[in-house]
Amino acid sequence: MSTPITTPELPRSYDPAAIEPSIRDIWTQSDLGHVNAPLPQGSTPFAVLMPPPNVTSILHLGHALGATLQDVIVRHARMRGMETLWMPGTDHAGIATQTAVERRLLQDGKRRSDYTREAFVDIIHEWKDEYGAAILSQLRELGASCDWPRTRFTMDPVCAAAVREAFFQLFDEGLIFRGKRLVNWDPATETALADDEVEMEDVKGHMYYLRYPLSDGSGHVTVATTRPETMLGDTGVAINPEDPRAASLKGKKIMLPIVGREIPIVEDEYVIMSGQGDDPKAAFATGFLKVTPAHDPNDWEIGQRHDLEAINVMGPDASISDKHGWEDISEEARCFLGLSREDARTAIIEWFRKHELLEEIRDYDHAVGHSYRSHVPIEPYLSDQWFVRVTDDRLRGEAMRSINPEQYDGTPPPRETGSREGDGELSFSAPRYARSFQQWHENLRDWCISRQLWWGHRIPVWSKVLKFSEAGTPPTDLGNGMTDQTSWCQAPFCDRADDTLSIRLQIDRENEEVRILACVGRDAESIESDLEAAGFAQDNDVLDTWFSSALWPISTMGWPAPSAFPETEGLLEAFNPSSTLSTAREIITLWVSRMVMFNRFFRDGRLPFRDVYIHPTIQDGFGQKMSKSLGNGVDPRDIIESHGTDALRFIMTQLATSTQDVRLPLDLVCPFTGKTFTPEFITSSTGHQVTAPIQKSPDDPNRTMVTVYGQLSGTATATDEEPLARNSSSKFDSGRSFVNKFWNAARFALARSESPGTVDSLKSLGIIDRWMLSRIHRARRTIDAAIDSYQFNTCAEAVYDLVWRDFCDWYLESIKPTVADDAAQRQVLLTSLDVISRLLHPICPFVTEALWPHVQAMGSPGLPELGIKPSDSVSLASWPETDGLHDEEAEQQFERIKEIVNSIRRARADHDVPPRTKLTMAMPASLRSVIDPVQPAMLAMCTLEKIIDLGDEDGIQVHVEGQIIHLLGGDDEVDAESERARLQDRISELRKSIGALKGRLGNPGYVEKAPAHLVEETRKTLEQSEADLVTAEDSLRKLGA
RNA sequence: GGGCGAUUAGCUCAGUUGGCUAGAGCGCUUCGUUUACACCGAAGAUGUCGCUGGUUCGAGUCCGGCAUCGCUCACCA
Repeated sequence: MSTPITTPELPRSYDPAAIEPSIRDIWTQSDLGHVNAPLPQGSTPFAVLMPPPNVTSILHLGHALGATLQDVIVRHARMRGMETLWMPGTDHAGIATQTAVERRLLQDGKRRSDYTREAFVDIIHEWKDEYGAAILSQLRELGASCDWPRTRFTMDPVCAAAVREAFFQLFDEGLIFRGKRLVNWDPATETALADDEVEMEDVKGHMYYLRYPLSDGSGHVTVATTRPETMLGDTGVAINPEDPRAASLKGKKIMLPIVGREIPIVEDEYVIMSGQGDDPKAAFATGFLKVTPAHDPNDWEIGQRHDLEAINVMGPDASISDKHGWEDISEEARCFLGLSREDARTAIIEWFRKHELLEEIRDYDHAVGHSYRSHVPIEPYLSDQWFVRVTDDRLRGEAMRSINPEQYDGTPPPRETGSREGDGELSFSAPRYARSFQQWHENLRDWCISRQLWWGHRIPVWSKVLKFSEAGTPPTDLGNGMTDQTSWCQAPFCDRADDTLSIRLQIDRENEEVRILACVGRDAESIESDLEAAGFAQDNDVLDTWFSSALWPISTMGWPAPSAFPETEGLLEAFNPSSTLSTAREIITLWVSRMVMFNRFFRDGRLPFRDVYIHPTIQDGFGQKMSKSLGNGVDPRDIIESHGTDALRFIMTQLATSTQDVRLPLDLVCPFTGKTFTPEFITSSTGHQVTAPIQKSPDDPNRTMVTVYGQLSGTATATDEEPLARNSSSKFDSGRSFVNKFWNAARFALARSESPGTVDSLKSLGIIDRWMLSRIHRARRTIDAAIDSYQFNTCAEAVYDLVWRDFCDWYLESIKPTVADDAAQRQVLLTSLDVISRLLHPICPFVTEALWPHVQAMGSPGLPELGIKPSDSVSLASWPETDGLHDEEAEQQFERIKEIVNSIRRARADHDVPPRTKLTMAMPASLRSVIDPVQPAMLAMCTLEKIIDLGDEDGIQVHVEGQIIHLLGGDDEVDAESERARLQDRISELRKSIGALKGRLGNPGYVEKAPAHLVEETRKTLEQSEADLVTAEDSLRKLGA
């Protein structure tokens, strides 16, 4: 038969750049990933929930990892025949995007206040369009098989409807409230932040000791503080009741310096006594604590307990101000007005020093909350904000009860009545993350959801403030704050409440005012205009991004009204809950928790997903987290360009272990020469290791280039003369090699599998073919188990070993001499290639898709006992059913063959037999029975002339299974000296191991307690070793030792 | 300070209910380009599995202690 040596249309090496675009087109044309809903009867739904990336900036390798793993899961599920939904989308990321846009505007010297709200939002929209498109295109390049027609953005109408409905329901249920609270305030962006948007940073500061005179002139007390500027708002001084000085100070008052405010001394157990207890603060404490309820959360609590006034002495920008609640300002204090908090601190200290009231200043290191966006210190700030009462059992309790009981520490708070769908069905991989989830909920506080931003979902509440004289005086038992009792109030709308209007009142007794809060549901524009006509105004604030993110699992599927968005009909029923959420660690609290609470609340206890897989964090070469803001993020497209997408995906899969984060040392690609080199690094102003903004070409120091960090940090701009250097990393080399290896194996297999025969029974096949098929079966099982348990590295390893070790190294080498004349073997070869392509596809979709038509064109692959359905695209091909391929006997036989081949190769190398010298192998009958059925393979793999029965020949001795094989026909005499040395080494090695084995078997504990099969195995090994020892000793004797 | 994780070959990392005479990739040494692939093949070297006690017939794996590194929560007296 005249098989061509190579297939001409396939080039000698895999060129991803030339092939990938057309493969993407194939998937686009076939609408791969698009699911039609409602699902047909009898189908099995499977969904992965994609965390929508922020439109702040393009994706980096951390996202590429997440996307790759999700796509592996999704492609695997799809091939297994499930109706598989993976919906793509992006998140508007309120504060993050707004800050990014403001930063860009600032480069042109413009500020937010230079624009109207509408104009500014338009600018952000442009940014969103640009980056949103870039992100989606990155995902496509990665090969993500999403349901593209269903792409969503968190501010799409369907998502806005969900936000509106969710807010309305929560408001109506009393789970959303408005109140004056101390919140985390970011004075740079002038917005409130949630607790988890605050990052603690260590600060080298000072402890200031201030003397506060007693009003009666009988002396002073000394308070310790790190924030002297807040003293303007002090309304008390606290002392521990146990403090011996407390008694004599009872009832006394302080005359607050500068301000001239007379403030009480109160007793509170919260106060640490100087030098006592375990608290490290005790070493710095004086026993007297200045209490500033409006500027410190702990002081706020003390203030509540002792009925102290909260006097806010700052404006929203954290400068000293008497316009936000400070009414008793003195002449002395006026000179501090308008100072920033930093300047005010200096000025106050100077005042105390001048008046000899400054006792001491000591160095003090402590952690201070900073905004995770603007990175300025957070100001605890008293303001009116909106909150979700997540501490309510209907939210927090449901989240806690959803945890898989095996992963819960203790028992969750009980439900009042019985159990419910969703209870205990949420599992984390790795399980330890369930603990973080649990602990987060145990310490939960109400969630501040209002943001003083322009970019986001606006709060759907209209309000109007009325004096008691207009509205009526509220019954005294209603107290201060929010109430749903509206009957006493004579304001318009108070008697109106229906499916789209919910009224709450916020009572302010001090000012004798009531704020009427009217929450409007969706599709009720007429009510909105009625309200506005009556003088109500919509709240200016927008919602925390995570409010809409929390609804992502259901809003994208059309909740609450799929009929209003017909393309979403049937999705909720089929895909809520979804199967898996794959996300990063830091998102567990910000997002996972809130999705669970909301999904369960709005969907009768149903979970948003059942499994949460936490993937590793990608770090740079210095162990720093890869991030957009740090500027060390690598665009996956750089790697796609340097190594190909499959190589990137393969390495990402291989890196995903359950414990380790991933370090990726980076290289640069010189734009002039294409050469990869290690860049120079510098320490940035934030103390991080980053690439120097400008790098020299490794070949020509006169030519320079700009790095991504240079570009992002604004310190360098790429030009034609000084172009941008793309990133790369040698970490991906082995992935590229792997893909190329498979490509060439396929080329070879295709060239050898013309006119494949029909196989009637697997038993009619030879050992080599049966072995290959059994290995395929094993790999398939390993891959399935690995993906099902999110052990992606195991999956990658199984695929690698199957392709490279089993298929290339052994199978292809073994069949070379026979395949041309064996039609059945050609069928096995072709079918193996078909099945391996399927198994490899989820990880390496491009190369497998590129080869697929060539495989199918060779005939119709197939074997008895093997379930594979034909398909035009491997992405839609069935996942192989391989159970019938399992062949224990063939595997064992082939293992023996491999061992014999290895021994012969080793012996040839040891004896320096030239690689092309063909030897004659003389072997005993017992081994011939193993080798004879595969003689052609044996001759080829060991470069042998022929195989004969063992006689009295001399020659190179090979010891296998306690037997001797002789290799004849080497040109040179065997070097007796080195042969002796080799044998002696071998003998001492064997003696050592025999000693160990005998010791083990001589131990009664082992023989009695260890599993029988292990003891049996040990005995066999011992027997074998002893036989090997005898052979080796014999040989040594013959050499005449 | 609380919690979690890591420490295995020169480097990056596997090693899932204890059975290991501890693996992979890269790198290194030697040899090999007529015959799929040099993004290749063959052969080889390299480890007191952080330290220290304990449980066990048996510990890289389980338990206690210590050391170093990382993450996270708390902490503006």
